[in-house]
Amino acid sequence: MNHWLFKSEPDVYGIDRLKREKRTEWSGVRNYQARNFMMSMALGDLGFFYHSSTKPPGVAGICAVIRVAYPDFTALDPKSDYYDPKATPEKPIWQMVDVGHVRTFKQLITLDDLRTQKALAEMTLLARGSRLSVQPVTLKQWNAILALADAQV
DNA sequence: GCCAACGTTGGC
DNA sequence: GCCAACGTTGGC
Repeated sequence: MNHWLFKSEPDVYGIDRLKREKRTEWSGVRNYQARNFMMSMALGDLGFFYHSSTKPPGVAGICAVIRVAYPDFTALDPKSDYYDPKATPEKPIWQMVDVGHVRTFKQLITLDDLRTQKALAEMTLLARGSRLSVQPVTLKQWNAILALADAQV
């Protein structure tokens, strides 16, 4: 099983809403690298749900892949914010997965918290200028962050 | 609101 | 195929 990190702005779609709705379509990814990571996801893969562009940013919980990659139809909808005129039903270009809510951490594990962890020094999220909205997480990184979550009171 | 870093676009 | 210009991301 592989592990991932999904970024979302909580003002747009936060983990509370995922918990309420149980599942969601991870549509709107318009970056090839992020798309390719989604295409390599398997059913049951787990991911951290990261809150970005908020104060403070950080990991809010865990979600699971409950449907593997399929065409992101928002790219075909001219009314959608994520419309891509280059996408066609034959060549949809963009893909999405569905994710389900697994767990919300008692407290947010903030970006500052993550930066203090030696085990996370190589994490993509912490790399300078990194803006990938969907990214892989190594098992070592996964376990280090889980340990932080489980140490919360 | 600023701006550094990055990915994409498009002229050549 | 290069690369400058542009738009976006996301922390601060």
